[in-house]
Amino acid sequence: MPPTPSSELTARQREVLGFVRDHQRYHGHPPTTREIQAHFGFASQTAAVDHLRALARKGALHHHAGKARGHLPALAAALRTSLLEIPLYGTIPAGLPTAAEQEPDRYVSVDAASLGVSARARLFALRVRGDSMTGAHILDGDTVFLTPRDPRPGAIVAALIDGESTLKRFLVQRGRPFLRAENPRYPDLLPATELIIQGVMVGLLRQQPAA
Amino acid sequence: MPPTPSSELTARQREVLGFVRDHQRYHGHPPTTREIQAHFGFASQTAAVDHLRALARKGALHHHAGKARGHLPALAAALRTSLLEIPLYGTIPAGLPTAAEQEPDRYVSVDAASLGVSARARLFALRVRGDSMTGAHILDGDTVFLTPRDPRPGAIVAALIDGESTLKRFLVQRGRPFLRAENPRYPDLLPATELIIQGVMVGLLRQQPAA
DNA sequence: TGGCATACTGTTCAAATGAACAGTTATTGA
DNA sequence: TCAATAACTGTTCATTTGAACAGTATGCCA
Repeated sequence: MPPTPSSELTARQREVLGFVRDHQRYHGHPPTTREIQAHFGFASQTAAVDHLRALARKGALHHHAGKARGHLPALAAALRTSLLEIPLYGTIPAGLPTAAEQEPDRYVSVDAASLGVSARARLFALRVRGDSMTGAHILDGDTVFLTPRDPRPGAIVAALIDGESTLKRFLVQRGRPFLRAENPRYPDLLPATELIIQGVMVGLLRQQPAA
Repeated sequence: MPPTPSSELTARQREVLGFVRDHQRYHGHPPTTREIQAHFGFASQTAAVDHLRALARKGALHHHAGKARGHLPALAAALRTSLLEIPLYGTIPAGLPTAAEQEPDRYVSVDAASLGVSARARLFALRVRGDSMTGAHILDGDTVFLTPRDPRPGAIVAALIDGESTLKRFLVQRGRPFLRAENPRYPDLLPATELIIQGVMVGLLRQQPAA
């Protein structure tokens, strides 16, 4: 069941579908039949209606009869439940996960399916600094996604130490939790007082530097 | 300039804004004034209109006068130019970047800013198999994002070899291009006939396996 | 105390929009 | 060669929807 059965569509229908998608993307809502008509220079609005009908019949669009702008791209419909806007906190996310007061630097948009999390997952993102986790293939500059929950041993977590958050592997030895960097040049961190786990890593996004 | 000046909004206005956003997210288009009215149980449609007017005045919404569903969340308006829907091709993307005929497995949604690419960038995604690029911190199961363009030496590229695409580092020695795995267990690849570069890697997305 | 913003009710009107009906022309497959 | 489909033109109508007008009540500020 492909999301867009474009192979079954005619060339003209693909054009119309493309316009509907682009309009949806750019304007935030689908076009009206008359906007489609104007874009393609149809003398009749019915030409647009015919195309929409064909596209809906072939499953490329979802149609809400009688409603204004009722033709939605099937792709957008599939996405609509799953797009996450993940707040990216900067370099000083003190007391982050509970205190929602902290203003995020900006938001990262990723769909839930691609991250393998629920559409209702509450994630936050941190920018990685330093090379302490290169052994786990997490690099300086990477954006890591985390969810606030209790970690299992072996999970990579963001933890609050001395008012600053660091990304480390969470381990337990003889009942005592500690943090380990994935880089032999860094020592293990034994919690002096208490260990505040902000979140468990669920994924990462990297910008590949230009060669 | 925060994307949503929610601090200036009243509690009720935040509620209405939240409904507009949720509706936009879930349905793919903004609600009508009457849908807002119904949701909040207003006896009058004007109550919704008043709220929209206030929200538009405070910059939380963009308003397109006279048009159906003309009230768009300002945040969505900011996002609308930047969300990329990147087709993810499976394990056999033969002849991919030019032939748009190939059906993508599905789409990955990421905003352009987080990937550091233009909003008009045409990207595609591939799933990484194998451990040949672990030296570049690219793991089995990672999703890599690529753009079709000529590579500079040192770039990581998807190249077509024997009808199958592989991810390797593109290098040039004495005027001759070749591909190198980032794993000492793999040999360099010298192109027997010709080297078809499908795309240059611009980023990656990883699902962190549960510990 | 007056003025202003918020948060509404109730009603009416006009524009935006979807949808139907009746055709035409060309292409394709049985 | 008939039937079906695609891709349109031209017209009309009904519904959806935005928008305006005239109010009411409350709280806040100066």
